[in-house]
Amino acid sequence: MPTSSSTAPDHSRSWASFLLLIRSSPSPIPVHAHLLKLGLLPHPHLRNALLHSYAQLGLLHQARRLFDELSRWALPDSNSLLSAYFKWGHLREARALFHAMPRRNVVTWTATLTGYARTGDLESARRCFDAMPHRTVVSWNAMLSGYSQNGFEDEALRLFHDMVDAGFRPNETTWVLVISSCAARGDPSLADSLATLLHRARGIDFNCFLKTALLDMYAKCGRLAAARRIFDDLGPRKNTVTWNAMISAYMRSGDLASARELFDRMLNKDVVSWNSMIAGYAQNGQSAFAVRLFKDMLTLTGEHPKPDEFTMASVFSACGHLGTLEIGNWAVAFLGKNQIRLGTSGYNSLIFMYSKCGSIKDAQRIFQEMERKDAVSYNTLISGLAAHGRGREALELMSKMKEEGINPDHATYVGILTACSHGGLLQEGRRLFETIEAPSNDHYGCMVDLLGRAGEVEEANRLIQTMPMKPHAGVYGSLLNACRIYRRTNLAEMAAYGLFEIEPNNSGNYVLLSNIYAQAGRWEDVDRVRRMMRKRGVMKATGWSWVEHGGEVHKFIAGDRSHERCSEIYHLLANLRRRMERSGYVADGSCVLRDVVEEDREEMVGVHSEKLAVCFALIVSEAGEAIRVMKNMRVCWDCHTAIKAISKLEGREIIVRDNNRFHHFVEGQCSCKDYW
DNA sequence: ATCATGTACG
Repeated sequence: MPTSSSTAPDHSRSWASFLLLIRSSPSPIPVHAHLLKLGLLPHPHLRNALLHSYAQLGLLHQARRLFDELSRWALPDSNSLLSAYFKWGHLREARALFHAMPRRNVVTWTATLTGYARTGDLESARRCFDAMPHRTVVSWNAMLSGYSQNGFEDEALRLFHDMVDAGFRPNETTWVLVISSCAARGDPSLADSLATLLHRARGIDFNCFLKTALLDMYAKCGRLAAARRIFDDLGPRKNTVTWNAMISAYMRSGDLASARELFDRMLNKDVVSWNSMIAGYAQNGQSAFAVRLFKDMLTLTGEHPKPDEFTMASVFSACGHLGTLEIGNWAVAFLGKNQIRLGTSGYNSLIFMYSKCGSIKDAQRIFQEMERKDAVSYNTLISGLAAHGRGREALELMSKMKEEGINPDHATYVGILTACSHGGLLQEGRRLFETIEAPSNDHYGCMVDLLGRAGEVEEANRLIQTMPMKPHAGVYGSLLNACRIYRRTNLAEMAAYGLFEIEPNNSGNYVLLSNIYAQAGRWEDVDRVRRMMRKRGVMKATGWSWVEHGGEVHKFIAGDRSHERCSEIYHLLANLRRRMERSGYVADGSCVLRDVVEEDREEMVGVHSEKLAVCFALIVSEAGEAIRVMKNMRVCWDCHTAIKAISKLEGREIIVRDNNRFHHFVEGQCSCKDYW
């Protein structure tokens, strides 16, 4: 019997100290060896603790060995092994163990229930819950948690009532779960009645968890002021989650400044704090800020906290919106270097990024590589194909989606109708529209766009008349666009006036109508629209184009002379124009209204932002490399013609993304089946 | 037990 060595304590040391040692060790292996040497392994408590450590780490074989040997000396506590089997996804073993167990207590049942709920199998979880011989508050909470975490808020709320009816007193955990279900519902009156119920309950400790859940519920139900009051009342008792909940509340409501203010004041930012900000910027159309903040995260924090899959998903999305493939690829490289594993959402945002950056091939590659695809995966690629004018492939993808048993949803139909519209697939679009059970305003908008682009302007107009709801701006916008294409000036007037009511400050609508008048030579009406804009204080939005090069985004506006390589760009443009004119190109100034103010018209002809961007890209890119230009507005007809000619003259592939579509220019041809 | 991720039309 060892007595003197400090590394080998004697038997007289109480087993409790070994218990502490097991629980505090990062790995159970050395302690295990030690206990074995000392002959202490038969001790049931120590063995159980060891088993638990192995199980927690996912070392299930070791845990199982301990378990099997243990039954020789004592009744095993099989619950921790059971939980571990569930936790690590060994469902078959878990089930077998459950059935083999000679005695099952309430912990056994609750662990099994939780195990099923975690895998999303709520039917099994519920069966288990119903079969339990005894229940505790923890059992009810486990079932509640299963419902609320898997998006079954109604069932959670119903179960809560059942629980109260059965005479169980909700504890703080119960309330937190119910409140978060209510938050997901976003129903303010439900929130109020739940709050009343909570304040009537006796013996509840309004701890930080509970207050934070309440804060989140109020915020998600649109009660931002109430949320902020809880935030302020908590004073120094706020934890990181409280701060994060308030920040994301502001982000959701579009109050970026307030979110930023809290974020800057916050001392212990964790990965969720950063993610909330980055995602918030991306979702509120501030993708450049999202990318900037991601870079700050890497440089300012020394990568503590480390970006995770949530961070990366937002960054990919931001890169997609920005059309910055270089930054996107850098983010992908970062992902690989840091071994960040993406979930389905992360891959979906990659599909989005590649689609939006013009690399539809890469988008398709990611899609194919994914093992678990969901509706969003399909929707994203369908929309990507739609933007690239590949209507047939989009249709095929939707069939595949159905074959895989994934139901098309709202976004699927938006995407597929867009694909038909851009691909000129009138009949298919009509047929698909008929299959939509309850078409939304968005679907009508897409259908009007489809009919309108295909020249069926009357039918589009009639469809609007039959709508069961008040058409939103997109519907009239689509009709107006169709009127521009097919020069239906009178109908355009009607559509535009409908639109001015809904969106009095959207300058694009005025400019569109003004251009339609200009096409018809109705210059007095053009002036009238201009005056209307001035009177209403509507400022014309500027169009710009950008090209990514050398880690920088180079931005151009019409007539821009501020770029450092301006003289080279203009020189090349003049040169190209001469060559283009020799081959029959005639500059078309009629669309110039769209991009510049009247006074500058003469000067601006032919120097639209996209041409400048294309010339810049020609100068800086490698020969044979495809040129990518992004634009925040529609590419005008003159530029479209010019870029076609340039692609032929220079023998270059030029990809232009305007708002939502790609124009792929190769050898004097454009792949887009768009209508002008 | 509470906070953070992805898609869509003019």
